[in-house]
Amino acid sequence: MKSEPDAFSIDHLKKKGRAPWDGVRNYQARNFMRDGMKKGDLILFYHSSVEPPGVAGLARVAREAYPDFTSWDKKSAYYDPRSTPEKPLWLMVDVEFVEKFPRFVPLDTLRSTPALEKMLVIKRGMRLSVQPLSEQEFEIVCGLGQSLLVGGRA
DNA sequence: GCCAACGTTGGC
DNA sequence: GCCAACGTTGGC
Repeated sequence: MKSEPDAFSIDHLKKKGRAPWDGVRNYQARNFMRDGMKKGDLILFYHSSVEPPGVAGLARVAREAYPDFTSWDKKSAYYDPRSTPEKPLWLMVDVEFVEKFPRFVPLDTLRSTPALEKMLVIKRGMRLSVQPLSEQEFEIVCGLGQSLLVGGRA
């Protein structure tokens, strides 16, 4: 999952412990949250629009997809008049903090790692804020980040 | 249902 | 700040 750290970073999540992933306003990304994310699933937390962009750590699905209440909040930047509490258009999941990687994994590193050549995030023009990846890719990225979950260090 | 215009994303 | 890539909108 991608976030601009100015708005919401892995450190923000660490401080809060758990947070709703609100503001997703793209159908494909919404559908990935709805169909592809189960409680307990691990998530790569990606920092975008910063130098360097890359994977900052791990989160976990704490609550499966449910209506994004910011979509009918007129005061929200994410307000969408087509969405109502009765007929919600947009969804979100709750995520909880797992860890900040001991070593930040820059996009450049993802690109130069042969086993990650099929990973969506390195594809040209890939702007989806929620993307699926394989277990193998996930584990390789965790290794690069020196995740505490890898190699029995936890 | 097509597609041009427009808005947004996000790496650079 | 630029701009390529992509998604959405709306006229026809």
